[in-house]
Amino acid sequence: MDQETLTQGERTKTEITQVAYRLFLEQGYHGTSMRQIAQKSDIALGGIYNHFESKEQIFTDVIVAHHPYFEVIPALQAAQGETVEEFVRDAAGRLVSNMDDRLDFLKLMFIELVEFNGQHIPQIFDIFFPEVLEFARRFTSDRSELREIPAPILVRAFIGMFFSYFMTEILIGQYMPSEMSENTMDYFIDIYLHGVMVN
Amino acid sequence: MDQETLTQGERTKTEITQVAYRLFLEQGYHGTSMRQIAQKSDIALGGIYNHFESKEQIFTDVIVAHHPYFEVIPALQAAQGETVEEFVRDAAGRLVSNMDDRLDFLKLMFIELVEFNGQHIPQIFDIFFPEVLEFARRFTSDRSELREIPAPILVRAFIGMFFSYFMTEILIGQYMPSEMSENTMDYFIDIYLHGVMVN
DNA sequence: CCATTATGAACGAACGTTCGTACATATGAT
DNA sequence: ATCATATGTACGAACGTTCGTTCATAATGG
Repeated sequence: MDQETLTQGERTKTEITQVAYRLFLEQGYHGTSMRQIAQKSDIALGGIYNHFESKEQIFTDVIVAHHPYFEVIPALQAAQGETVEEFVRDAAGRLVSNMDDRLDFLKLMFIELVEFNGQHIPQIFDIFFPEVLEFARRFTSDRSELREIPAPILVRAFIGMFFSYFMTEILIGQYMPSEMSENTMDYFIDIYLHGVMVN
Repeated sequence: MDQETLTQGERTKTEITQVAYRLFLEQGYHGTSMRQIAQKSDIALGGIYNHFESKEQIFTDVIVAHHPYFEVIPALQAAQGETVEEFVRDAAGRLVSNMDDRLDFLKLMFIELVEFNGQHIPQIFDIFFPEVLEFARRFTSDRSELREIPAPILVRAFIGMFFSYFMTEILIGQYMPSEMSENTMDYFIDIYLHGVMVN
């Protein structure tokens, strides 16, 4: 996988994938043309087809193999902590770091849902689901600290914090005073752990 | 506004808007062609331009004037309850009813973000934001029951429950046993109010 | 030297939009 | 009431452009 050992073709393919990835994020799938991909990759239009069968296969490559769902997995795996509270805070901290990647992560999912109606989701979740289940198992292994809430709900609500955080960040982030966002995630975690009400 | 009093043109325009709305939801904006809209509206291709200046204006009409952000507003306005807990549960109950509409609501926002990079968002939020602020004011007016959490965070986290609920519903709903989703929202609200931890 | 990779012209299909035209309906004058 | 006129609405062929893809051919490199 060293830079030196790659063939010309492999380097070109990587370049195309990365260029396409950025263009898809900016314009969506149908909004991006093969000519744009070719131009930004410094390759002739026809040359792309030496490396990919079709435009859709580029997207599949981007969304399934290349990016960034799976960057989340190491963060889930690395999470640790003595108590549930420590564990949750640690996991959350790892997940919000490199926020840019996470926003892209979310946007890629939106593109998939909007333009392909979730048809790649099974392929992705085959890899993703076991990791989430393992995370859930570790998360909820010491039940004594947790209230009587089904484990899937706990995990969904945990994941939901990030959806809500990033989503509101995308939607209303530009309208909010910037210092507002500083420790929003800390508050979210706190609400998740202890709720909004006194006692 | 009576059915009888509408001109032919008004009826046609409404038909086009509704057809376009459904097609955009299914295929996204760039994935939907004017010919598809024409065909499903039982109108000639050129006839559309008697009612709309362009394809993009149809989308603007759909997303700004026609649908379904604003269906949420009455639910926010109607929310009531003596205690914070009652208020939250009542508001949540009103927001999750007619779930199909809400899923569409969310998907339209995704389409906007993916294919227009949020350029209609200001237009929408000019109407939407004051309603949310008013909701936040009523929500947090009795502070004694609430912990020391900034009001915007409280509202963001509240909204976030629905993002997370619908998002996980869209993404993994098909993989989960259906009885699973029954009272998920109740659990979410409970976590929001009291947290996941004992005590 | 032969497989790999790159080129860009070319293809047919599909795109959003415009156009000339025709029919229906409403308006206004007689 | 009748008829001339204006407006509203529908039609579908056609326009110019862009789309994804293919192909013959050339350059490159291991």
